[in-house]
Amino acid sequence: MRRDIFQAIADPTRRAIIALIAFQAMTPNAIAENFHTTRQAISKHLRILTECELVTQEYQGREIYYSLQVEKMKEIDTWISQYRTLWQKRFNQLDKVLLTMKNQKNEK
Amino acid sequence: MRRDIFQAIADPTRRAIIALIAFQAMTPNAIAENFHTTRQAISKHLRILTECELVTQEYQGREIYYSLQVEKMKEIDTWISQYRTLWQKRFNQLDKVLLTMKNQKNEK
DNA sequence: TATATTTGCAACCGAATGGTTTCTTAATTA
DNA sequence: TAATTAAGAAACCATTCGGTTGCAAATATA
Repeated sequence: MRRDIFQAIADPTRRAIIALIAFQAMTPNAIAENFHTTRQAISKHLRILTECELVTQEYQGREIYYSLQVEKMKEIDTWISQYRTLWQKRFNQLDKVLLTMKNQKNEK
Repeated sequence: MRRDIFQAIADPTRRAIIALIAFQAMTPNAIAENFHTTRQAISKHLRILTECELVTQEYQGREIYYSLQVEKMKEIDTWISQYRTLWQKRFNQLDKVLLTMKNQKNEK
């Protein structure tokens, strides 16, 4: 069962979990309280997130605290950054067009 | 059939298609040549990408040129940027730790 | 006009997905 | 010690997914 980070963030519930534990570690029960699903379903999501190393576990007695591995999110950022230059370039081209139009106006 | 941009980029083949048409528009046939699947499979992927407005079609005779809608990619960038500040903050904290260690060393 | 090419669509198939219920294990707590 | 609580694992189920084959429509070409 290969886990991909892009597949992990594809599910809206998992993205919500990520947002939830981004600032403080939480137990599966505490996380599940925020959703209209069973704790077991959340547990499954957490397993997927753990498998692709997006979250880490910290055992504390019988409780397990899950926290976001922010560093792992960089992988998505790296991927999207390929295209960032593209839309910035497009923006610059638009900018140039506007500038040209402005100059043409001034020349009249 | 609701289409989500995060679900769209979850599939590796679709990410490859995105990379392929990022710089020049291409027809389904031309795109399919780069993969070990049938043209119909690629067509399905293109449909999904079109439905979530990640790609646009341009009809030219009987051919259809698909091109990436780079602007749409910003949505992912916006999402990831929430967490960018988090890992930058973490980096700064590490920076601070290193600085403190350096200072302690100097004080000895 | 007849044939070839490009494409999308529908039907089908096996595998994966997200969810549930039930059960077990381990740690608390009364 | 007995009961409770937190959590994961397994079995199951309906739905979706990614792929295939086969077909129809539209355009281009002989």
